[in-house]
Amino acid sequence: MKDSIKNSIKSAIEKLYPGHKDIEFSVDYAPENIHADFASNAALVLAKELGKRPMEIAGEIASAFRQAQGLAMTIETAPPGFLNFKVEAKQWIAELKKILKEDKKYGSGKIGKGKNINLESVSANPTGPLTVGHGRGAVIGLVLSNIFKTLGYKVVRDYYYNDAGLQMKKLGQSVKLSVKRQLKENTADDFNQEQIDLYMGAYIGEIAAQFVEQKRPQTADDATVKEYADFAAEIIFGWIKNTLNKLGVGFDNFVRESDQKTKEVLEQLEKIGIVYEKDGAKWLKNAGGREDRVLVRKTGEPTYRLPDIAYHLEKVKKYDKVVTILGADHITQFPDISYAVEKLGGDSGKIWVIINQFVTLGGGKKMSTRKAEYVTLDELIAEVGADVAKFFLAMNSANSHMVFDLDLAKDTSEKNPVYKVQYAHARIESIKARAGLQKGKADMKLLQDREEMKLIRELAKFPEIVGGIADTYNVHHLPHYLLQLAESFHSFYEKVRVVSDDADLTSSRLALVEAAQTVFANGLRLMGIEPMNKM
RNA sequence: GCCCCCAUAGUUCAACGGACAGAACAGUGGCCUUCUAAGCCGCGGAUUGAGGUUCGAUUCCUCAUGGGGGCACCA
Repeated sequence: MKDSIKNSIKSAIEKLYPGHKDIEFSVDYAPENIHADFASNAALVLAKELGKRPMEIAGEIASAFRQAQGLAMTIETAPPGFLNFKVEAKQWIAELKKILKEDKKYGSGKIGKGKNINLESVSANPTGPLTVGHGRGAVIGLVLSNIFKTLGYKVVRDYYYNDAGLQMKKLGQSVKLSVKRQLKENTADDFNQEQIDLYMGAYIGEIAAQFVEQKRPQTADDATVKEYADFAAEIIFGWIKNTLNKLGVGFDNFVRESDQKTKEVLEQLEKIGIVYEKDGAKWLKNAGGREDRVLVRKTGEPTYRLPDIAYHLEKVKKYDKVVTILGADHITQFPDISYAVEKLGGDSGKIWVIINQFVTLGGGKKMSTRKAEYVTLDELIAEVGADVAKFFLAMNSANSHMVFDLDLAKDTSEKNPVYKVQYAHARIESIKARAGLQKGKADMKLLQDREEMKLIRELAKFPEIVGGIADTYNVHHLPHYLLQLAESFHSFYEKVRVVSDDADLTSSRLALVEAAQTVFANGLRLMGIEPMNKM
């Protein structure tokens, strides 16, 4: 509906001021206190260009509008130069009918048809259990994936991990040390400087115990660090997949860093002359004021950058869109990767990086897998359930910090926002049951109440919310919208009785709340949450 | 020292440069003989500070203050 208004304004501008037909302006929902449905700032932005008074322009556009036929809406001007539109009831009724007709498909679309999109998220190395911080990325990825799918895109989900680097070595060393302790060997020599940075979580002990149980080593030196690392990684990956499973987050590919075609990419980079050698290492010659970075260490092993460049280059060639969801600690690496991809002939414009800021623990402590200061995603799910966890983790804008307090989450889980949404869905189910076999003639024209129209207007926003998230990647708009809709519904529920003696009116209102139920269900499913019929 | 995020109500979070800044939780006062009170209707309570751009700034720019993250031949 917004779009049709926008187009109408556009054609009015084209007629009145042909030189400015490409001007950018907005059409938005009018604030509550304004007696209108939509508002536009078109006259205000034109005023600057034309050097005329905004109200004058607004008046001209308004009268052009009134002359046009068949636009089921009225238009008014308001100082300092807003154009306010009031859409006729029949337009809203038409939208309501559309919801009922499209049902489960309401909110879906075809703009992604024929396009494929790669979505990388989580990508945690198998060095420890997933934390609530990883959960944030997982949920953002889940919702985005669902939204792109509903808009017709083919979505491929990747989990990219480092299977051979220094972190894995540390994992192996950590387990070995723990095994040593369990075998009561002398570990005094292990506490040198290098080892201080090992993983310290209790889970290391569990893995070591399993190792001792299964492999029965005489001494800890019976296995190599790599063997310890591989053993641990396999167990940890099992945990990770299990945790993701609980959230309903699945992946199409688990991509290994060591599988990337680093040799070819390095050769190409050298060929175009943006690699040089210094101190026995190979460096990427960066641009744009950024520091040069090491691609290949003097030991001959590549740093993470080289495989990551190769990985993204391949994705950019294969997909129409490449979305990478990363934690804030990876924030610096991306400009380098984009730069290299571009230099190698890849379209780095296809890459969209979502940096989700850190989750902080209640007491101001940050989450750290290495220092074993974290709340695991499993703990969160165990405490509040997967649905609440998902809603919770999706509610904040990705680039704002999130303070997480598990105790608070437990406390508030019973009055969690998600229940407000679920409750609305369940209440409608109950209304339907109550109405039973009552059969009247549903005539939407009977829906003239202020509250009824308000609810329809709120429902009609849904497709725009979904489409908007695909454009802006602002996943948090979805839970906020559902919450707002739930408020509108509950308010409606208190004021308007659906099931009454008037059979026709009952049927009409029943259709309205069924439409609302559809939007709740579609919205919740996009978040990976199954709607509840009973609470 | 340099770079990137962030700063909104007691707390946790919203708000394409738009018209009186919205919720939730906490506090407080009401509402169950009628479709589920996990709800509804009230009340109190906020844009860190100083400049600037603009018809209009929570939003953009500069500076200050305060948090977080980075600045590795770790990922």
